[in-house]
Amino acid sequence: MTETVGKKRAPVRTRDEKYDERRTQLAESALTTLGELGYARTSLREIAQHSEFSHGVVHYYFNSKADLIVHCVRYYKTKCSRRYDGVIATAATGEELIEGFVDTLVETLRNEAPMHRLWYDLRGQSMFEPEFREQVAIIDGLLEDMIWRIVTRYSELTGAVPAFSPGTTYAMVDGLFVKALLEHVNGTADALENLREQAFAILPALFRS
Amino acid sequence: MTETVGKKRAPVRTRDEKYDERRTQLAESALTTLGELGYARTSLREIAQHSEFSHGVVHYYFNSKADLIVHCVRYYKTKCSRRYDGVIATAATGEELIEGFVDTLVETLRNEAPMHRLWYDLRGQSMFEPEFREQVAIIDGLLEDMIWRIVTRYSELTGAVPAFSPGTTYAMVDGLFVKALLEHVNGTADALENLREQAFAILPALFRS
DNA sequence: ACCCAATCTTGACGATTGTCAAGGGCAGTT
DNA sequence: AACTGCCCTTGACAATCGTCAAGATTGGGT
Repeated sequence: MTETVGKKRAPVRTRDEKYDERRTQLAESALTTLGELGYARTSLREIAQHSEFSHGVVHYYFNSKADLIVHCVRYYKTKCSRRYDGVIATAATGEELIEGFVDTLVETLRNEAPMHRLWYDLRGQSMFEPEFREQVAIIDGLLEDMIWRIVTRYSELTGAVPAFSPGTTYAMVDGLFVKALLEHVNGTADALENLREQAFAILPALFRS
Repeated sequence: MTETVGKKRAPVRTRDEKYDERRTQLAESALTTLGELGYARTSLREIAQHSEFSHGVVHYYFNSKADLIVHCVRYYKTKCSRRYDGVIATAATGEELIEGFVDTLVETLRNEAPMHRLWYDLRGQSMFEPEFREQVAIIDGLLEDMIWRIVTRYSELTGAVPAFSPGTTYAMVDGLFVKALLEHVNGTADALENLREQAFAILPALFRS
């Protein structure tokens, strides 16, 4: 099916590619709706209504509602966790690395709070619904790896030695982020500054001098 | 059962007391059901079925489903956070305090995981449903205070000075607990030992020598 | 023993949901 | 031009839910 190449030279999008494009197109649309209402309170009809398709299409591209949210969150978090790679590659000093990391962290909290609360919603539901657990573990691993790349890069730049395991380090930073997210969603004005301050306060403590 | 002592004297339970008793009786029953299925997937009928009453009673004692879960979680978490008071009062040394704290933390994870995931469920939903936020903030304050009582007590016993603010400290410990809860619910065998190790590793870092 | 208010049961309503199947329209191929 | 497979729409089904109201039941005060 893929070798239509003979006639049309290069069909810009093959069948599967078009299928995947629609999938992520739907996922991106669903992401905003899910991020606004949460998993339980968002219906597939609501998702379709905020897209340019009808509600049957969702089932054509995703096996179930559970499939949809998992795909959405994993899609976003993969993209999100890569956002720090630039900082890691560019930073020439430890301070610069930390600055860039905290900046990105604060900015994603400011601009994409709905996506993050959706992730924590999914992770929370995975504690009740076994169906979610495998994918949640994968996403969690994504984030843990991202944090650890920051930590090891900082170690390379400054010679400081990580004081805790990757899992412990991630858990602490994540706890901080959750707290900031709760405050920010709550309308607390200085949630962003707080996160910045707290991050700067914590990060040095993650290493042995 | 009440054996109305004498004539009036002291009616062992007044109207309101009896009302409150039934309320917490229902709350305790609902707590196990909610802890098993989560907020979204638990119906009031399911809750009533696991109690000795019919589903109408739930609405007689609670204004809404939201009222019910909030009352349940707050009831449990208040009780749970007081569980550390004994350790704080008894501990004669810093090591003893930490030992007792971590022991209690690990035990509650082992024995009451459903209650804890219900709390995180409620906290997560509060990011989508403003109705929950006020009560969630109160419960969060309860826990932050509890952690801070441990920290200040440790400071008194050892002379070590807390390195972070109450909020930051609570956020880090909570992050650790969430991670352990996820692992434990997931069936990871060494989730409990991990929490113990990680807690012992972290706690000293919360103070300046 | 009687009465009244508190307590509890039962049944129903309106609304919503995930899921699926049947069918229409369109593109590319023969 | 006819056909075929893909994409999408529409409509429906079966189940479930929170909420409420009307009525039965109970128990304590008189």
